[in-house]
Amino acid sequence: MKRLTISSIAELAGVSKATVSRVLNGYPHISPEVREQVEAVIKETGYQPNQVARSLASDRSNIIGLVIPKGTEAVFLDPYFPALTNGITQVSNNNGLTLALFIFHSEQEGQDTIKSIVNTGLLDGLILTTDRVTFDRTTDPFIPQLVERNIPFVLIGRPDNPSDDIPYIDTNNVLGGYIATRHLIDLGYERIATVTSRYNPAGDDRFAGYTQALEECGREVDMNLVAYGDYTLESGYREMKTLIPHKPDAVFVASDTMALGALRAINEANLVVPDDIAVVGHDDLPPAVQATPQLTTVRQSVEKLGGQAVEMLLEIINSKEDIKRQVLLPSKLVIRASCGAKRKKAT
Amino acid sequence: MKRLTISSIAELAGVSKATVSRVLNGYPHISPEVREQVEAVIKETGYQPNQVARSLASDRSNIIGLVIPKGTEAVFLDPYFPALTNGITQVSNNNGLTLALFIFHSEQEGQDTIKSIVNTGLLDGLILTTDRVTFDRTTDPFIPQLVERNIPFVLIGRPDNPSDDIPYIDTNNVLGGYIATRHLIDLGYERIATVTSRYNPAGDDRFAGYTQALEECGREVDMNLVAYGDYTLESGYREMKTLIPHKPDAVFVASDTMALGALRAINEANLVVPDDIAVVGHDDLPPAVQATPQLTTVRQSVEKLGGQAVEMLLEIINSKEDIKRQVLLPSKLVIRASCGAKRKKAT
DNA sequence: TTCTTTTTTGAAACCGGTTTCAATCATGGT
DNA sequence: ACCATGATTGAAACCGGTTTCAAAAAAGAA
Repeated sequence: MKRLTISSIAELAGVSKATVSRVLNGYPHISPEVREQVEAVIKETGYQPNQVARSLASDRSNIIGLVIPKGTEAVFLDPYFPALTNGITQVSNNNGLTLALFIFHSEQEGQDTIKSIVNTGLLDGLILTTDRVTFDRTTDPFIPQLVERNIPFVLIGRPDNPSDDIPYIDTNNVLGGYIATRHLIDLGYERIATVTSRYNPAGDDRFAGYTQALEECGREVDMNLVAYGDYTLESGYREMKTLIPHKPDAVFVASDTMALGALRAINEANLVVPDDIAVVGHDDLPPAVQATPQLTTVRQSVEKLGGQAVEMLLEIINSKEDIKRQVLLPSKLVIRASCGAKRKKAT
Repeated sequence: MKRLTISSIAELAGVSKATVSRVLNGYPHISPEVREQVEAVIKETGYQPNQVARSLASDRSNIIGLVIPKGTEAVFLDPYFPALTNGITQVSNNNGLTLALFIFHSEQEGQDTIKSIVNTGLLDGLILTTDRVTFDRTTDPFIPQLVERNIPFVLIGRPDNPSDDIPYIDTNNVLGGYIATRHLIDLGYERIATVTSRYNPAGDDRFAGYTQALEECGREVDMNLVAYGDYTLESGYREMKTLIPHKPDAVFVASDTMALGALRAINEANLVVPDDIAVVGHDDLPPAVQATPQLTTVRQSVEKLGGQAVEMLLEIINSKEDIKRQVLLPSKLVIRASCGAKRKKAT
């Protein structure tokens, strides 16, 4: 049984290829009888048009690429990327898009692959995730290339050097740091520390929110109470240990995974959460609930982030003009046990 | 600046399209001068052939699909899928393949998408991951369809009803259960329990290995010491709790994630690992090292599993005859603190 | 009724490659 | 010097769709 082509369908239906194509694409000016006839044949034979041929002719592949740099560790020590991917596939599927996944295991591999991706015209557009740990735009050659070649793309995560011509979507990390810290202030904590992350937009912004909350309340940032991790559990553990001697009574940790490490450090120092030190995390990914005590944390809907990125990308692909939007998604505080809010209320 | 095509290159090099195509594809009988000339033009212009056109003409897209069912939770509560994906992308990249990711969020979505994937001829082949929790081949319509339509595919994870015409690759789970249990026996434990998982090949096999080890040593399986979870941390916690009253002195937990739950249950019962109850896990994914005490566990290289799946698939795609191989990868025990081996040795 | 105007349809060009076929050219054998 | 053989190349067909263009048919206007 040879493969069905548009020609076979045309023959079976007694019309031309062109007409079948028109029916397939919902072209308006087709007589009802012909349309019915063609549709009947299609249904009967189970014909589905060849995507590749379609792409070639229409210059649209309906494939978008998801680029994840630094695949080795980061991708699965942190549930962030899986959650993101999940959101992206969901919306992609709904829009009839196929998602091509690019995880790079070395800088060089990334360069080469990206270059060919961009040139071979296989993809309609790209979603770029920024590295959570370090993202130095000056060393990142993709983006200028994409802009120059006019390839539709969307960044997930604010670039460290935002500008109008690069579209991105991110969680409002300043807000996140702010509401977390503000919550701790409102609960009456005095020495509020933070474990954040430096040299990357998310960490910087969360720290900015922390600073803002403190200053708004007339406090100063005590650099003894500020430590920098790299989003790993280990770094959370390590940095919390350096913080403890300075006697914080609360800490805002810029990721749940690091917060898990912090919890361990606090435990090992024979201190109790939240009685001795209150903890607020950021992300609200599954580990937040698995922790003991359960983490009060800032919820960012990572899946929604991914989904909206796809929608943005689609808009860019479909629009003739340059729409390059910058979007920040709000986050909100989820109160659980680790911040002591419930205990305080009880008192 | 209009896009470069093979015709422009041909013109610039003063040869025909056919010749350029031959140079591009490393066809042998080309005179050195012509080859050089064409290559020079290609390098100079930075020309890269259009993938889509290539696919259409050669009936090879160099795109393979990775299908992950049940995207919702499982995908990122367990580092298994991310690790697998990582291994798959690595080998794909090395072979110039693009990976298309399909995560299904509902049964229906899966049906529809698969159907069109298969029919539209976009993909050269498929890698199917089996659901870790339940995988009922009788309700799974993909595989028979794929076999019938002669689409190259490889299963990751033994199907629950293996047969010669379906190629798969899996960890040797029987072996894993065996060496874990055997290790506990050799350390002198008497009442060795297990938390495994039922109604799925991996769980069943690991349990079979457990059984085999015990029986080989003239012991019987005590069903009071057998519990069934679903690979979540919560289920490990819950099932371990039901096991503790039966006074096990050791337990083989069929996944690290469940083992983490088990550790928590043991802790809460004021028992100490490994002094009161020794624990051996399975998988050796990152959480095994993050646990306290660190988990003795069976190492299966999930990344290698993914990588080899790609290689198998490539072989199938490239070979004319039907090679449908079934591969089991060996696993080995990684001894850390939770089994008490070191303590025992010290004694 | 006749002359636009709009629908409806098919033929053919096109998207950018690969591959078949045949022609030309160089080489080796006798 | 002559013929068989193999190397090298280009023209043209082809992959399976979409889209342009023009013609035929139907509808509306005068």
